[in-house]
Amino acid sequence: MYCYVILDSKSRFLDKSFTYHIPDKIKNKIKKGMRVIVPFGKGNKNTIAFVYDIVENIDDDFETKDIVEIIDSKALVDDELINLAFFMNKRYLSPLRSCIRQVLPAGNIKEIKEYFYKTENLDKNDNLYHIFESKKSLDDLLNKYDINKDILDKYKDKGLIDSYFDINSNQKINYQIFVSLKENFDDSKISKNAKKQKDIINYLRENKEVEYKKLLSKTKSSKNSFDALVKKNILNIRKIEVNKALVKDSERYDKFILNDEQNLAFRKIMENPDSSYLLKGVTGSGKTEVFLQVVEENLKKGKDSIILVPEISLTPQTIERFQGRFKQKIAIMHSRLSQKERFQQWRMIKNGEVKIVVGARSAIFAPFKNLGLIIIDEEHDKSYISSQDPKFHTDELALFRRAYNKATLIFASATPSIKTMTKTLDGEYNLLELKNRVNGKLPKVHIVDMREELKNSNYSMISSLLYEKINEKLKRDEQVILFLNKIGHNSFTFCRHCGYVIKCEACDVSMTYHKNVSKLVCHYCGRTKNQPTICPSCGSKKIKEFGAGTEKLEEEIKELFPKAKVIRMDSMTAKDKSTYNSMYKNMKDNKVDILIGTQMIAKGLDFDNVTLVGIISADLSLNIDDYTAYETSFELLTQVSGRAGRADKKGEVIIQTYRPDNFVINAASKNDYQGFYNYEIESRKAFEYPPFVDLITIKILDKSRIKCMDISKKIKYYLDLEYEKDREIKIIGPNPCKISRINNKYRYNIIIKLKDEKLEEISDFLIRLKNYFINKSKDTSILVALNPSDIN
DNA sequence: AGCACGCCGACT
DNA sequence: GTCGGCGTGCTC
Repeated sequence: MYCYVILDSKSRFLDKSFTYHIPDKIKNKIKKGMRVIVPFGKGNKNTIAFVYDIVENIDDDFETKDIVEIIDSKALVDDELINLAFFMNKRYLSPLRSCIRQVLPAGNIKEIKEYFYKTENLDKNDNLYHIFESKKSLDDLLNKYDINKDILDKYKDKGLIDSYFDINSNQKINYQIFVSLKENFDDSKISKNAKKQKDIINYLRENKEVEYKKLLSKTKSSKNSFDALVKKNILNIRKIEVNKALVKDSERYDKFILNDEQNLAFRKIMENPDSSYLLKGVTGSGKTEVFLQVVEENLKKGKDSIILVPEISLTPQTIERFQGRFKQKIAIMHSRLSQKERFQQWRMIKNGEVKIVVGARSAIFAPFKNLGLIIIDEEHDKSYISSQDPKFHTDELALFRRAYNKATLIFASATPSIKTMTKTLDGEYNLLELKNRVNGKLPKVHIVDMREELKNSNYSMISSLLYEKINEKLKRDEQVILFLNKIGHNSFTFCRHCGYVIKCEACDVSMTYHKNVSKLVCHYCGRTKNQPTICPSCGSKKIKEFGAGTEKLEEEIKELFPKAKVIRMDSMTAKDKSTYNSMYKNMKDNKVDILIGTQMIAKGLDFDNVTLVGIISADLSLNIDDYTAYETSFELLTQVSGRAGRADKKGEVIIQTYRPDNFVINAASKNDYQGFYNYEIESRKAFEYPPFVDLITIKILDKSRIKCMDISKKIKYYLDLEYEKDREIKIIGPNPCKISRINNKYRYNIIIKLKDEKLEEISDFLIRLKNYFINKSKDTSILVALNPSDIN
């Protein structure tokens, strides 16, 4: 017998399957999903590996080594999730290890320990009773108590003891490593040839303390030279912990009686739970109550539920409702939990201690054994497409798990994505509609032509109508939300004399002025610069900011409405969860009159007292050069508008635009989803974009532009060789990415358009091609994605 | 990533 | 010669 394993190693060169022989004595103990120790490399170093498959025979011609031993006595993950990992590997062309990692419990796989404890079957007179009275880790049992694995297995088989997984409570979280020189170091031992080591020392002399990765890249040196210096006792190393998070209790949330529409949707789902649904409901139509009742039914059947929300920012209020309703423990899964916390949530789910998980896209991997329901709320949201490896689409994984478990799958949105709507019209999902708001009123929408404002000499960001309306609402003590899709003070700084634009030194983008830190900031790499007073190119003093962001808007508003309490919510001000939560609470408690925000506030925030929403510039997202620009804009405008008038007060929306005739803006203002869909689907068809074709993007990144271009051309050459004659496959590029350089790495892309039945054929070829180039050129990154949310 | 191999310049 | 640095290639 042989098994296929993935090594626990970070190197991308080892990101592939290895085959080991299973010695007879562990043959009947080893299972898929367990960790094992294997001899690896020339020194046969003992390495942790994950078994993803077991086979009787292999026909490969390489020699196989024997597995040393099994680490776990039961599988960390079951077949469903292992299969899901391979599904991702194949479909999204993502590195195999990243796919396996995704379905494994979070955190360092080495830190996961198996703990043994007694069951009620263990007799008090058993001579091992005292040992298992309290839980013991496998390590301790083997080393301190001198109990061998055979005894453990025997006891376990008889049901006298059981085990579970945990990680060390003193487990270390993420570290950033800072390096400096020791005070009285002795550099006499450094040979004259060690140029790199001297570079490092000199760099540290100038910069005192430097972050490890930065140090290596700045001095262009390798880990080799660094390690040599550590050995010679020259460097000080300081580690700093990053990130933290928490979970809390919530108030009772009582059950509502469903209205007719809600009830119809609910009944249809319950009639046929083994299928998929699209619940299309206008904002404020009470989708959440339908979810809650479906989950309740699912709980009655003893089944588990996964509820997905687009952003971490939405989890607190969703959790509040589910916890408030069901009065039971609910697991949370999202990216801002620490490794330890994530592991604890994973363990609760795995051990069956919870039946409900609420979370962002990664919660789709919740290791439930009896999954009965998956809900994807705000289904259209881009965050359901992962932009890191594995670059999965949550809807596709949900379909996979739904089919495997014969579960119910519900997509929900006021503005379904083109993809989901098309599948619904094709009959793949059943359509359920909630056409009316619970309180019966949709907001009234006004479109303001900003060109007219300019003609009337109003140069501010606020039109006269918006100004009037804000005043009116403030007088009535109602709340206002202003939406602007751009953070910072200004979009860029440029010279009125020569046209010079301040750009980031490491990226091909202009820098944004942030007044609170009075610096220019690059939103791609985080570098900052002082705002110059004279133009670095021509020396003119006419260098100034241009365009406006949320920070500038906040200033204008404070000037226009000095008495109003204003807060600004964007990725700069609401960086961590606690500030976000306090802003949310202040808004809810009516301590804020005007909320200014970006994308962040478009998603499902419900404030009963908000009666006016102002969209400062509806055009911004329309101009993005991406085939999804119209779809995203329509969603955004509709969602933001939906923030107005959620309770019994009537809401109003003001959309400011320079393009009042634009189709998307008009459709959004009339809440005309169908009109929008019909228009957009035609254009996707005409220009051959998803859902009519699949796009595979290949991004090539390298510090040298020449090398980047060279490798890109070679990849294109091989692709052409294979597919040039195939009329179902189009290969575009290589072209420089729209942002042609980020963090000093040049970026090229190749885009492949293909009919989806060709995907399988091309993906095998692409994986081989990618591996070939990765092994050939170590400093080049090659990133492949299927239908990414951002093709640039 | 970790390790061996082999090339190269600098020093005995 | 010979030693250490450093680039390259391989790992079931």
